[in-house]
Amino acid sequence: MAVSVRDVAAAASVSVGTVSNVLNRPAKVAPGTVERVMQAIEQLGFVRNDAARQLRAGRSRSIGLIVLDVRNPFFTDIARGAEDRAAEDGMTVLLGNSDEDPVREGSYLDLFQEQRVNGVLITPVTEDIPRLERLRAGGTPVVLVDRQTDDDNFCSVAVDDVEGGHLAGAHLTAIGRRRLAFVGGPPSIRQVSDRLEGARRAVAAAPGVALEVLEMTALTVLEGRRAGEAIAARPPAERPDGIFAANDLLAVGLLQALVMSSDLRVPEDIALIGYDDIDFAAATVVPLSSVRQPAALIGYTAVDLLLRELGLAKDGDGAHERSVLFRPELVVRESTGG
Amino acid sequence: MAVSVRDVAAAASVSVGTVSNVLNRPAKVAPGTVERVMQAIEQLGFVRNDAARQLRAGRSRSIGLIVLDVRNPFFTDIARGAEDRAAEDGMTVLLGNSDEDPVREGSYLDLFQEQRVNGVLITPVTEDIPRLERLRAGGTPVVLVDRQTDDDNFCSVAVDDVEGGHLAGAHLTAIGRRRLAFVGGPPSIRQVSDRLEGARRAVAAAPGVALEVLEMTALTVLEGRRAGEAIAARPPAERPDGIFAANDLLAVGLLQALVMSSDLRVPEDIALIGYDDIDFAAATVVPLSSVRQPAALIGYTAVDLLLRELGLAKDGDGAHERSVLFRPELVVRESTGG
DNA sequence: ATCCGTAAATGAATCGTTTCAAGCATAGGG
DNA sequence: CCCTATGCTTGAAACGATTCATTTACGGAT
Repeated sequence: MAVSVRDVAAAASVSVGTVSNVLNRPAKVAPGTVERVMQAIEQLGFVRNDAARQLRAGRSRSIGLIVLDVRNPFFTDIARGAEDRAAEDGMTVLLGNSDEDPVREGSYLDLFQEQRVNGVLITPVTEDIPRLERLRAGGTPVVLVDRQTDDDNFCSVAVDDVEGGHLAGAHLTAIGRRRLAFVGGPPSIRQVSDRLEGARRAVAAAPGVALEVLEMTALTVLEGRRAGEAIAARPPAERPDGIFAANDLLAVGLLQALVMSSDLRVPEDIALIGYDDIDFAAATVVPLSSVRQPAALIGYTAVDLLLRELGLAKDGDGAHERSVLFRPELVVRESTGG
Repeated sequence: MAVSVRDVAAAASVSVGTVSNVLNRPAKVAPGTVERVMQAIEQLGFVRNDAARQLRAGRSRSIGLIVLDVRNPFFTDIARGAEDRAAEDGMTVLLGNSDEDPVREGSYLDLFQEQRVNGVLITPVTEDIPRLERLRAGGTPVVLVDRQTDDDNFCSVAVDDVEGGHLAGAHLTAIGRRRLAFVGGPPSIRQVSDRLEGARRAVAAAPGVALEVLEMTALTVLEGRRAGEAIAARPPAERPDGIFAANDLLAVGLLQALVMSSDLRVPEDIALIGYDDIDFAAATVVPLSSVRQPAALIGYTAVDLLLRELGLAKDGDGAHERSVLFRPELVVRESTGG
């Protein structure tokens, strides 16, 4: 387990420099020699030591990605897109899961820094930009994912969450709902507050519509179910007739709880709309209306921006966008009347 | 961006050895010195270079995990469990996604080898054990995940898939279904063939029951939908009355397609059962019966086995199990009559 | 016969951390 | 006053791949 270029060199009767050349610039080496070296590599079962490579190079060949929740298909889709783009340039994506916890987020940032990643893609838990600012100042580019920013120092790839929130809110009022509820997560998460802001604007534009806010501790199925149970337990008159969930996971949980309750029908009594349009949204008890975001494309674009920032992109030509903003799209299914 | 221990040493007026000791064995260094060094580190913004560390150590501090599909919640749950256990010993999990493609699987294995991971957890795409054998021979322990093996050389953590298949098959016959269909993926995937085998045994034990096999190209929602459309397109008499899907993703796709078809009801006309019992199974159009596997526990246990194999576990005491086999559990919901 | 250019191969230096044998005080025991 | 034990600190060597300034070899031009 300790076969080094040195051993390969000895076995092929060449110098270590030549072995390295065979590995990295085979064209610069005489065909016969390449052959001999390859044979030695094969025979000895030599495997490059990436640590040594990185040490010499000063940088790794990977990109760090920190998401809020790996269990949310929306984020795994982003990760897939990111991986695809990274692979095009022979890079690897290191996936970190902050679980909406600033401490975990911090330790992934530390880890990535120690690994000397080429850059960090992150959906931050909080507004703790200073930490990221330091990273960037230290020479590691940062791309904010699924999060807009006014800060010119950061690249970002996002979807307009205010517009998305507005789409959802306007849709609920358009189908005649008057007592709306927004079921969200911690407002420290920007996506949550932006979507709420959008919904507020839609409500403000529709006379006689009220908006109540239910603040949950996390954007998960479990929390959604809790919210749903709380709502189902209310006397009918106090229940909302339209619910906008901050993401599909919450919506799925809400749906489970609401459907369980015998005196409640979706969408007749309560219309429900989620956010992200994950694959499963189309397959729920009552197919779920949602606001679609191009997840894989977001990941793909984020890595693309990063590589351009590094000047490494295949077709890198210097100038490039610093921020990309996609637009969300309303997807209507039966949970809001189909 | 080039602050090294050397710079820190200079700033704190100590030797590099002392800086290293402060970092790794602070107890061996005089308190005053620790203080001074820490200050220098803080001031210079020093961050350890992991590549150099690894090079010296000969090994990394990570574990490779290769799963069949990151988009399947079952596997992200496994990953979560694995991460949790790894974190307990200060290790990191590198997540690779083979997408059921032997080529991708191979390149992740290469990557992990170059990174000198401490071990590899893998749910192999094929029966290409030789490749893994070589890895193991090279000193990298391998733990097969969600896959049994007779091979004494490998540790493994699995759930009895034959028993699981039998549970599903027996359940369908028990509720009176006679024309069963098994919707699976490529039979090269062991889980698929084992579950089918279990179903076959259940069918063999029930007189007058037929079992048809639909072989899809992948275990995804999309393929499930394709299968469902094909079945819905048949004349009613030729349709199965009970379907066992090799995993929940397929089942979700099947459900979408079947429900779409107006002359078909689930479970009345066709009962459907999936496998894995992912979170979403309880929230589908018709809540999905499934065979539950303890995903997070599988991941947790796999890393635990690996660490013991390495003799690194916190409470490592030498002897340990080489294989762990969990038992699957039948979860009945409305898609098979509730 | 001499010189030049090109192609191929060489091997010492380098990256940043950890380790470890050796050095240096200082304190305590005899 | 010497000797040893103890506690801290030192600095060179090592890990393995890559780089680059040199060297070597050889065919062709003069």
